[in-house]
Amino acid sequence: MLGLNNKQWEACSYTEGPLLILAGAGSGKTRVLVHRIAYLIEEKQVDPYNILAITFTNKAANEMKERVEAAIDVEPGRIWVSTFHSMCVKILRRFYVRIGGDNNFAIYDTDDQKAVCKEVLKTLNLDPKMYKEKACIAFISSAKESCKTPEDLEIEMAGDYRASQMVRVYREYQHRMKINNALDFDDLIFKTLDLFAQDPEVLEYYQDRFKYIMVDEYQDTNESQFQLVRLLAGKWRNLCVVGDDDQSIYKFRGANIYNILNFEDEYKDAKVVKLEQNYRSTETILNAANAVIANNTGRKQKRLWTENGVGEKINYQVYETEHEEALGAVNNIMELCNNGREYSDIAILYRTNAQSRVIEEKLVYASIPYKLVGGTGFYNRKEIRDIVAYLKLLSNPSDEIAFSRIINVPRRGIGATTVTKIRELSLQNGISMYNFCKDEGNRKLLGRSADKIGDFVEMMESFRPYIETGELDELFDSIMEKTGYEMELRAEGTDEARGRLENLDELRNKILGYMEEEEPTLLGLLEDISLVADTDDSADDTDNKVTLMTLHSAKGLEFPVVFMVGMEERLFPSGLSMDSDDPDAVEEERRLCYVGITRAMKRLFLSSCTTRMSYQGRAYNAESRFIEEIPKEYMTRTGVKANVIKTEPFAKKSSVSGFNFGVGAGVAKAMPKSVPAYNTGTSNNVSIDYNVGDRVKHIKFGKGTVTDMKPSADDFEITVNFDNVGEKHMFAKLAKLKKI
DNA sequence: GAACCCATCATTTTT
DNA sequence: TGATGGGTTC
Repeated sequence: MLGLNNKQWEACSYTEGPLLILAGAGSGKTRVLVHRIAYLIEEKQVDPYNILAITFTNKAANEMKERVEAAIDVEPGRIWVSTFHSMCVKILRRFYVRIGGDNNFAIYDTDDQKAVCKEVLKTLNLDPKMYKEKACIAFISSAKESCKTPEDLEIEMAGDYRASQMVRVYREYQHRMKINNALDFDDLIFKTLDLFAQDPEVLEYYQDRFKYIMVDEYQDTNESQFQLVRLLAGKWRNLCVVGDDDQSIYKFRGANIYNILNFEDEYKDAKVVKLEQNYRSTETILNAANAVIANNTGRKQKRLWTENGVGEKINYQVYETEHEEALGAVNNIMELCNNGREYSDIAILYRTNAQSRVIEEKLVYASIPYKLVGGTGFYNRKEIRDIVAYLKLLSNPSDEIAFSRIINVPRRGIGATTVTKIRELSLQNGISMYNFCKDEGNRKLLGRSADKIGDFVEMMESFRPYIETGELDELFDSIMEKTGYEMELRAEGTDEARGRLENLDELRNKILGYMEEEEPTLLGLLEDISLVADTDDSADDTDNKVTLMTLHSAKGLEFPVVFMVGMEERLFPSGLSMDSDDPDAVEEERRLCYVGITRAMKRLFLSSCTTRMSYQGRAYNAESRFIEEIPKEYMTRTGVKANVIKTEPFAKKSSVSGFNFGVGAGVAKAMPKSVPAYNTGTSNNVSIDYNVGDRVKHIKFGKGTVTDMKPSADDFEITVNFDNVGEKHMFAKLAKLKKI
């Protein structure tokens, strides 16, 4: 156990009873967890079988597994190190049947959920304009995260018409999921809770087993996960949770920061250990991060410190446009790399994915290699989803979503009419669509399509032998061939089709990778596909490339050099958070900023621009408040931020040509309600020192006389009669008129 | 069944 | 601005 500091050691060796480890950024949290497990096994003679470690990501789980196995001699797999979700899958695969479930359930991702919602909305005859799938999914998800059944909500939402409709959707959705024999991500947790509630024997079995439980990233747990942990630790109470309330950035996903803030209330005898020594960043970077996060209320007091030395100052630069900002970053990168930095040392972090485009553009132009983290995942591609749907249907004939997806892909002349007919008839008979089709007598009811359906069933059944033998690669090849999927893409011959074929080849590789496991099954493969989001782990760590990602994705990572771009109000913090009634919304953005800053080891570059193009139009945003919150002594600043805040909407195609400084309503809408109230301290508010009758000067129109001024929204609409160009109307904030 | 047009929509997303 | 999906048309 060498190389641990006092606090880390304390956290490792306090094994009995509840323990909260407040692990600041870069404080060696994983190291502590790994050592703790090793300590339990080697010093306390705990059977690895009695240890459970829960993480949020597969990446974290794998890393922990590897590091534990490297540290001590332990039978691989004897310790449960897994994500919440895969843990629940494991439990449900074994015991779901005890509460009337089918252990063979499929796991639905967001896209599948969407498809289910679509059908539900149709069934319930709800206006798709009023009820969007996305909103329904969000409603259902947040219900499950907070452990609410449709029945619970029915009472709660009784007075609210719209909410009641949503509850109907939720109920019907669950009904459909049951028919499809599918569980979504939230169900995995919720149904496990259900299982524990309904079958205390099963709960007791796991309670007995897990004498020592550790939960990583505890600040990200939601209500249902909290309950799950509470139940599992119910018997031995040797529960160690690790987290950092300052890095709680997933509220929108249901994470409840109070789980960590109130841990000591829930467990009165809890010991708290704070890890405040940071091994990652320079003192300058750390001080800046501390200063920013200090503006939040209701946090656990802690202050990170380091022995790493002062380091260089943070570089903050104001650019004119997002293009210049991207170019600026690229130039900085080139200079850094000319001076010995590797591309892979560098990350560019941004608030929204949309910001990546311009940066990519400039990187490409400068021939700087980069990798984009996030974005549309591998398993979201059409061709992958198609083939996976075949696999899913083979594994679970009840999966109507999979059935509907591939019944006519590639085209085999089975149209919408036939599918609808199958759906109706199967529903009447209370069997799944696929099983309905399997019966020759049933098929006769389908008229002309009967034979085609027959061929389809025959083909599907011909795949079965590969499943039984576990030859999943053969299964894949056979599907690609017999369905004609491969042929169709080859015949197409376009670049796009070639790309799709490459992706499918990649899928085949993933299948081969999965087959390395001791007992590969189709069910296991599908589990891997749905639970292990594509981490794009193919060849990255070794690649010498600049990393581009959102601030959210950056959590848990570190880079010698970090760029944080777009440090502007309404972008970061986001406009939505600024306009939110919830005062914590901006605090969450600040935590996100804290996360961003603390990713940097040696150098931190911040930047903003005076104006940037957004989907609303050209935005002129104030400098982010987070910049203000960094004490001047830690930062060098280049460039001056203009003192204008506004958004110019795109001109309407049909609008009359000529000048219009934003078309009334558009501007008013774009003018956030919070802007006037917000004070950056750098006088973003327009100062009007002229009045009707005064002579003023405009940067473009020259000199003129003010003829009218009337308040509008949070601004003034000024009418000026210019000497050269005549009368113009404009907004004071934009026009920047100077009294002469 | 495919090509095209228009309307619509637009933070963050570990599973 | 741009991607996406539904609806229309041939």
